[in-house]
Amino acid sequence: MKIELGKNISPREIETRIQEFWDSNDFWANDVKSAKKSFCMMMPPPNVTGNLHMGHALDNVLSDIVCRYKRMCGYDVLWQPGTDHASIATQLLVERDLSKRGINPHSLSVDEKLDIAWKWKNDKGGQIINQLHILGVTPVWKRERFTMDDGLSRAVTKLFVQMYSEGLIYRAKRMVNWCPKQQTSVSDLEVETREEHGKFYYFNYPLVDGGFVEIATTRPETLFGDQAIAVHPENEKLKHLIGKRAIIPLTDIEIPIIGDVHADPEKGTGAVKITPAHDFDDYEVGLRHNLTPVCILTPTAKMVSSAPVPEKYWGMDRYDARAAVMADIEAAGLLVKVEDKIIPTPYSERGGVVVEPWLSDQWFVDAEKLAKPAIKAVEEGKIKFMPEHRYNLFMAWMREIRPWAISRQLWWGHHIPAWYDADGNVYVAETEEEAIKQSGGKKLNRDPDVLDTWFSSGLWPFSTLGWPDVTPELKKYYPTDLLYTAADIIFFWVARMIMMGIYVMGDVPFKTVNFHGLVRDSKGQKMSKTKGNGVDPLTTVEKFGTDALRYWVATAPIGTDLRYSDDEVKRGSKLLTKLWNASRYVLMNLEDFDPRASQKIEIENRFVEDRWVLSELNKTIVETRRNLDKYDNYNSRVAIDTFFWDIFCDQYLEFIKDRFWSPEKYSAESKLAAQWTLWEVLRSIIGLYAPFIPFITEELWQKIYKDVEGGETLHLTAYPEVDAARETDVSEMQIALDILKTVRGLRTERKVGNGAKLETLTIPSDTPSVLHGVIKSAARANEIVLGDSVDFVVAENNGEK
RNA sequence: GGAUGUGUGGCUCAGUUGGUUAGAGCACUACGUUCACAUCGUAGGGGUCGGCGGUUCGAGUCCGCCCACAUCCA
Repeated sequence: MKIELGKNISPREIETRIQEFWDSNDFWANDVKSAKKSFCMMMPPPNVTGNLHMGHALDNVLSDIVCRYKRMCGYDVLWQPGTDHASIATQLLVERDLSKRGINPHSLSVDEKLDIAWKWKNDKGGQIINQLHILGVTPVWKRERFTMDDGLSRAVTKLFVQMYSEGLIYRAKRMVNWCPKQQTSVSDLEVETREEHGKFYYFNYPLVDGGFVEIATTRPETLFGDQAIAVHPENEKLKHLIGKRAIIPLTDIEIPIIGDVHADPEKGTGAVKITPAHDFDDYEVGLRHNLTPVCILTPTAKMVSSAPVPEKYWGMDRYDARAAVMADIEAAGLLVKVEDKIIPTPYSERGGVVVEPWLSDQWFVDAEKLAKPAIKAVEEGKIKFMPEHRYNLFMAWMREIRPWAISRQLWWGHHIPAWYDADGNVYVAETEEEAIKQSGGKKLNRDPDVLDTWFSSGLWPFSTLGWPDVTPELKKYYPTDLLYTAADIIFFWVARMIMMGIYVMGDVPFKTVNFHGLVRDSKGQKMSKTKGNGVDPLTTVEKFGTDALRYWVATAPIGTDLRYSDDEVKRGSKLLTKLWNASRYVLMNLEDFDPRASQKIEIENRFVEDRWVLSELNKTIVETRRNLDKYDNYNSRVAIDTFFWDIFCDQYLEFIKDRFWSPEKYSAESKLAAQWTLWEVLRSIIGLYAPFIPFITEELWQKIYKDVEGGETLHLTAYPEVDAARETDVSEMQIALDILKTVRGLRTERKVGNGAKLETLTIPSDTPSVLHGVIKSAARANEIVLGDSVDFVVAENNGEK
């Protein structure tokens, strides 16, 4: 066969061409009717507004390696793609965009804003999907879903109603975290506590009976909402005050002094002000003592313009009010001291401002009830965590799980299927008609809130497969087999999927979850927009090609962070070049070879070096498959590299050169034996590498093997398998390897270039004669002489053949 | 403060159930370019495997304590 490969490769030229070929065919489609064993993965749905980043590259390339491998192993693979509406994140972007264009988002109706957001989604939502294509990944694109499309929205509504009817969702007035910027509640997980330098204020509350009680607080501006002063009932110094009354400074409001264990005698003065509407702990104290929560802040965290706040402070921002109140307390002679203090301060992750504890009517999921069976399932080992230590993290959180606040005062998301009548009675139903029916025909208003975005993404593993309909897909592919995702969404998403999956489907959503690490910059810093040290995967692809990027991703050991640098990706480029050149060389040696016509040389009749490389290939296949089967991309890739580079290129190709350059010294079959071996081994190398560097391997396969094997794509051929015929006794090869190592050492010692021909090479006389050819070839010797030890004489006419 | 993880040559990391001279890539040194590949090849230097103690015939690997760093939760 005469096939010529160019001397240089242009990865992007190959990749774009191959990508078009793949895109115009339906190679990766699942077949629900197939009798093949199934393998299913869910793509973590990227946000519709986002751009591809290295985290996506990690999720998707790691997933793709497994999917391609499984497909080549004969599985019916379904990799389910799609995007997430990302409620608050998207709303923020849309509103910011409106503001930039000079439109005040608050001046628009909800419907107008929804129109704009849907348009935004349709424009930008496809962008990230297009970018994913560039990674050469193979989800079943035609099954792409969106968390707010009709089917998935129906799943959300149906499940909400079901959970409500079973008491797993309820509405209650509770303290929640309130983001004053977005004016919505956020869940505990969306709050990030930062340690900040702040002040601890000590000041006096006058007692009705005369005298003072000194308290300490970090939030003096909430004093107008105080309902009591608390001291510990066993506080020897202060317990005599219990039952007396104090006056809130700057007002004439009287409040009681109560005994409560919340007042730690060791902290501050031992006496604390109790403001049930503005502090989680105080709210609990208030419940114990029948105090009324009095809210003195507006939803935007300004002082309310009504009693009990004195008129002077009306409308002030919370921090301005703090300064004003403290100034006035000092003027009133009540200030004792101000200390510097490190204060853990809760920030809204999305809004970037300090959240307020906020008493409001919200919808909650009774997470504790959902967590119990989830904990049990995980304890029973129904889900394997990779790396294993994530199990502990998961369990610790699940065992202390708190109610999940799911309502958001936003407009972009799934609207809560609840309606209210004029008296405030609630009706939860899948449709308004149903709700009206429930109410007995009353006029109803819909709850304006939407659901936490994770509520819908928690259903992803079964809603995308058709739930609530009982589809063949759901039956065949659920539970899914594997999920690759980032560790930072273990609670947000992974835990919710597990709870929802078990509740809805009665089974775990995936059998294995593999948490990859973060991509860091070359110095080990987290990539972030604010630092500006992020690397755009598309830029890397432009520079080095997708295969090189993928090869780098496959260097990620399980669960550890991965540092990015161009130099690391260059390793991939080198591998591609090496693979290309090795293939080119093999083809040069196959010019007079035709696998369909040439005489077959059975393995037992081949040379020892042929049988040796085949036996090494077998070992490599075992090692590669063993590691891929446990989703260890790193070690499988290393196994292939070692075989390809160190054994095939560095040794085997040298071993057989003589058989091609000096055929007159060998039997007629010797060259043919080497050709068959080259033909078979190169094919295996291409196959082994296929899931990792799919483009170049496809290109090579199409050029070299397609016509002989038939079929359309390498990626639907069988993954290389161990062949028992390759297991022959090749133990004597070690002797040749040792002698050649000695020769190379002598070359260096005597400053003889390793390309220089040797006139004679002396080797130990007990060297098996079957090895003489290999040694002569790899050592580039003209003649072998038997002697006591290894020695050589350099050829005189070197360099002028 | 609690939990988890990490600490192996200059750098980034492998090292499966404890078992011979601890590996790889990058970087470095020397040599090498007429016969696949200089985005290369060959040879080489470089590590008391964070510290201390323990178990064992034998510890990078198991146990205890300590130190440093990271992440998560308070």
